[in-house]
Amino acid sequence: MLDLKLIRDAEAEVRAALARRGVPADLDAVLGTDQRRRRLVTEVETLKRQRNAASEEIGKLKKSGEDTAAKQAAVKALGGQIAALDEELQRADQELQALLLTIPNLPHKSVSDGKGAKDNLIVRSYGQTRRFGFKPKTHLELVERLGILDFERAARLAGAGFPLFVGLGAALERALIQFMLDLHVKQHGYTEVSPPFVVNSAAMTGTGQLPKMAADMYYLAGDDLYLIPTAEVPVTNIYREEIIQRPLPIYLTAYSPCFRREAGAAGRETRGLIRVHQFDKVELVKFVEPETSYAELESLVANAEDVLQRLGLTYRVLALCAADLSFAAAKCYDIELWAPGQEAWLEVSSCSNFESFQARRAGIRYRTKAGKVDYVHTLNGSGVALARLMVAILENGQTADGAVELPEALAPYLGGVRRLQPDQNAKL
RNA sequence: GGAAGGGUGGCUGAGUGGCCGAUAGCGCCGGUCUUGAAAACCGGAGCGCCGCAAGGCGCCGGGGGUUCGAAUCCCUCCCCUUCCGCCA
Repeated sequence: MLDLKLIRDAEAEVRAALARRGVPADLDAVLGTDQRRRRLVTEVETLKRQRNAASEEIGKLKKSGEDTAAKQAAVKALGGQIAALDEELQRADQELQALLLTIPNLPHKSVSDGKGAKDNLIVRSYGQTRRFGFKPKTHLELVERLGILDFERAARLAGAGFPLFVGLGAALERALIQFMLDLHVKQHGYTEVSPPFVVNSAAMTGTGQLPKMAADMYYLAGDDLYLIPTAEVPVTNIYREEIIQRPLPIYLTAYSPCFRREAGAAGRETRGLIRVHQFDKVELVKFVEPETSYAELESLVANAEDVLQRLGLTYRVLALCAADLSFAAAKCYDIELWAPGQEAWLEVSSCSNFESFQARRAGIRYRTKAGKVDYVHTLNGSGVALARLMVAILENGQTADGAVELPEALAPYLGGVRRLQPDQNAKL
């Protein structure tokens, strides 16, 4: 949510910044409703002031035993007016709030212009795109021969898009999670949390998934709860409606499964692990002081990159252009892994600075050194997402005979297993 | 799911219809003292909104009601604790 005062005081700048996103935002409605609301506030508060003064007087008169019936009747009439105005004010408040919730964040000045994903800038690359002496297989072909993933039986359970890992496939999934959590906790200074995987609508609104993304989320109607699309939601909302007392910055990391309906995405990349309804992810979340948030974004990206470097994978980092930024982000870097079987770059991390956008929605504040209360800046990034990470590991590590050499860094987490062999995995 | 008790400022905890935004203690900030710190003493300090300002309005889990007036009374929802039931 944008600062309403900023919209009022710097309307032209706000309009210009929003225009860079290339989507319309109804500032006129915001400003009009705001004006109406403020007029009502002034009006109703004048009346309330009168009522308070009169009530106090009645109290005093009663104490000295005087008759106050006439005065009471007059104040009661005032009360009626106040109630009517209050109702109108409440409506204006709700309207204004609803409007503000639909306005996206402003792109940071360092974010480039552009019309879409094609205009994102490659800011750096790591590793070489490996050349094979044979035609590299896709992860679909590999998992089939390795027997580490059972799509057919998985569909029986929940339909397409819900993977069922088997044997070393499941172990590899678990090893990756633990490897990443350990790295972030022991090397990067994050505190591990394990949050609820369902949240209420207030939490979803706080981080910006609601109201816009409602159709993309799994909703539990019986309990009015949502399955989380990312651990960002529960972890960021840990401090919802708080003035944080601990010193900033606060770094949290969490593993969680992520649930996404991917409404409207059917038919696109629906085979295999590239786009699924449920995947595992280790998430990084930061709560920081505003002055430091852009430096914190750089180190957040570095933390995510460290995962990939230690796994010996080839990746590139993109700085998203203004038009490709997600709703809540002011700046965002995507990290993409090279998948030789797909011959494609796969997004495995999205690291964003939301500035005070989420904090304002969620009411997450801190006390400045001067003792003032202000909104924190929140950041988060995947560190990293697993289904696609596994695709890259499989496709990059494959050998001519259909085996897969696993990254050395995972060996301690896999009981020393260094290689997946065709037709040797546990069977269902 | 059932029963009982409870949700007050960063924390603990008073307050049961009229200067209560709220007593007190701890913690916090500033000062005195000290080489420095601690202790002691003095002082300060909640959050939001409207307003150029003076000032005002609102907030005691959320919402609604009664009343001239509600932290205090009533209704409702949510949450926490304990006991019972069920159960990984």
